[in-house]
Amino acid sequence: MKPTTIYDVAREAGVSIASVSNAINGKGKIGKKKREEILKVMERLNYQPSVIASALTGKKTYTLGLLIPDVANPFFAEIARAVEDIAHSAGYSVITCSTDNQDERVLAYIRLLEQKSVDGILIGTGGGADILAQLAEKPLPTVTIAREVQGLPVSGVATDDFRGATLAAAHLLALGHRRMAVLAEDLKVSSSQERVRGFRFSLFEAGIRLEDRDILPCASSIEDGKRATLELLRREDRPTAVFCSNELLAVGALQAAREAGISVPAELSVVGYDNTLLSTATNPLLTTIAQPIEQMVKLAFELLIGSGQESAGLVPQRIVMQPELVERESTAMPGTAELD
Amino acid sequence: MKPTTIYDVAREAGVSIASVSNAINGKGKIGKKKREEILKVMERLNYQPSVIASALTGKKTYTLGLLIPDVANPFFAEIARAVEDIAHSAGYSVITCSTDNQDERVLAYIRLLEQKSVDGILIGTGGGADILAQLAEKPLPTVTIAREVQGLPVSGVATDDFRGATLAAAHLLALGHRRMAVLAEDLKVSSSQERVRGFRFSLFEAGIRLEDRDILPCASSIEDGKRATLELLRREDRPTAVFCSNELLAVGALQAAREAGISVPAELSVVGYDNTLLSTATNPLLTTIAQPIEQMVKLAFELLIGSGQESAGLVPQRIVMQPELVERESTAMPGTAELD
DNA sequence: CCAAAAGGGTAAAGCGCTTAACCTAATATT
DNA sequence: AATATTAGGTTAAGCGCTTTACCCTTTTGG
Repeated sequence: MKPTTIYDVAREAGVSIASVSNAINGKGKIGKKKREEILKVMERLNYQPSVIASALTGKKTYTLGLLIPDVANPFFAEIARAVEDIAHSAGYSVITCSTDNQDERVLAYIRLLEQKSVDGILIGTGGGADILAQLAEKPLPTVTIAREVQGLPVSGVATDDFRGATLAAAHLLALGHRRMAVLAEDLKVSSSQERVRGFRFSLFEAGIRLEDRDILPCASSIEDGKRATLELLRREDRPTAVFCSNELLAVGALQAAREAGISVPAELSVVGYDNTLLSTATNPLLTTIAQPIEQMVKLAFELLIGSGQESAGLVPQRIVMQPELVERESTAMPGTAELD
Repeated sequence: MKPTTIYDVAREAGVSIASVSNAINGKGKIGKKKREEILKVMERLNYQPSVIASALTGKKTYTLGLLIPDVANPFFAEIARAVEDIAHSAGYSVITCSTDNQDERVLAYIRLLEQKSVDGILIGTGGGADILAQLAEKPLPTVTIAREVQGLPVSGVATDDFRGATLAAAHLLALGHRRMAVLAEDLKVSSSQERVRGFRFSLFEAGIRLEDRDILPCASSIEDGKRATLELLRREDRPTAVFCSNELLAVGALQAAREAGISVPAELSVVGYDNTLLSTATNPLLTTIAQPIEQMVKLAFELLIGSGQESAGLVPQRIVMQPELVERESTAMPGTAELD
């Protein structure tokens, strides 16, 4: 009841296993005619080559690791989907690893991926900077996606988070906002830092000073965004706008406003980040900063798979893409009367 | 620059590779003392056993396949996360496969998983019933999750979808609704069928007949839910409530109502299904039917992993869990004046 | 017409690990 | 004291595949 092996095929076709192997891979010495025959036998026997065995022989496993904070977070779910699609179309499969940005988890997963001899790792997770840095030593191709890792000199693709924040700030500034705050997810993650920096910078250029108390560190959840916003709204000089470093937080902000009886965007503008399906589920629809996920993933994949080949040891490449402002309904001039 | 192998460890420790292997796996003949020594050497050499090689020897690959329609769909993203967590805690990793409910994709992925010799497959996808049915023949442990597959006599865990729909119907009925419609995602999927059946049944028992035209087949997307709802709202005798077989559709319904200037829940009640984070992002918050994802996944995993052992060939087990109604804000008595 | 190069195919050596069979020395049994 | 166990280790045979080195026909060119 064992699955068919290359031996079965060879026997049935009356050739050596070497020929079968050659026929499968289309290389080595093999006549066109014989090849057809073998292929036919394979078909008949419903033969499936074992990736395991072929990997052991020093070839690739055609498996990739994807490290992200959490697949249940819509942004990363979208990334996971994009990665899966492009990987699959190239014959790879991907092992998704949700790290929750926790060092131990990152470490455990990296070990695992090593043991499984994946052909490469896509890093979209935060946390474990020092741990991740070790990856540089390993012979494991690595590419970062949507973030950078301090001290990890590998290729990667990201969007310009500083610029994204700048876009958000400009939009809010143009609407006339002066008192603003930012909800910042996990500040250990570079992308989050950049977002804060960019926002602060833009405000600074406009002559507005963003105080430390206006930057609220949050966990990455709706609940936490709500909590932080509620706190913000309780202030005497409450801000007229909040910039959230991701959409979960933005949804939380919306909820908080609603609970506090403060209307968005009339009394409070909120802009999110990532443009996931969440931004399209809220009411009002979220104004947000979009990242070109598909393209990022595509490029990252190419860097990763390509990096095994000629470019091994080449200078790491960092591609940075441009974010875009998607204007929807959650932003307006401060103090605007509600339209409907 | 090759990674350390079992030979390196054996040489360094002055023992045979068999002993190293025994030391690692804690079985076979090996003295306590020698074992410690070997472990120490492994540590020092930073040795990581190759899962590939050990799998080839007939052991397990410690990899699972997860077939779902789409990881980017919040419900399945949550399932994927739960699966990942429990699998990881048991030493397994999982290859997520988004099939979009398309037969070719299902087929391709199954082939792939076979070639990779996964230890088991978790099926949460729709589509490819006939293709999936073949799985029964294979020596590949399979368990369905959150759905059944016609003609696939394998174990599985699901929630009682019929009952879930019944809960929704009872709620709506109790509120006084008479004219209702349902937005049904892909009717090829058993869970969707059951949901429709259950809803229809409850209405029937209450003396209300659900016409075919009141059951709108939809693709699984916000857009499509919106489209269908818009159509519904254009009718003369438009329904006062919609039951959506998933949350994406429910969000679409909400959007449609808003666009049509119909207020929810005052003029239209909508109930969703799945209780994902979407239901908590909308405004009004979605009344919905919740499935116990964590538990389902846990049980499914146990069935899958356990099924390799003693129970091989045993009668397939089907566990069914109970759904719950989560009452939020999107439902109310028909014709109710808005409260705020 | 013969040597040389091609073309087509095969045997066999691994890849890194597990395990059954086997061996040896120490301990238990009568 | 002689034999039977047992504990602790080792050897070697694979697992299913790739690939190198080698061999045997055909062509081909001079």
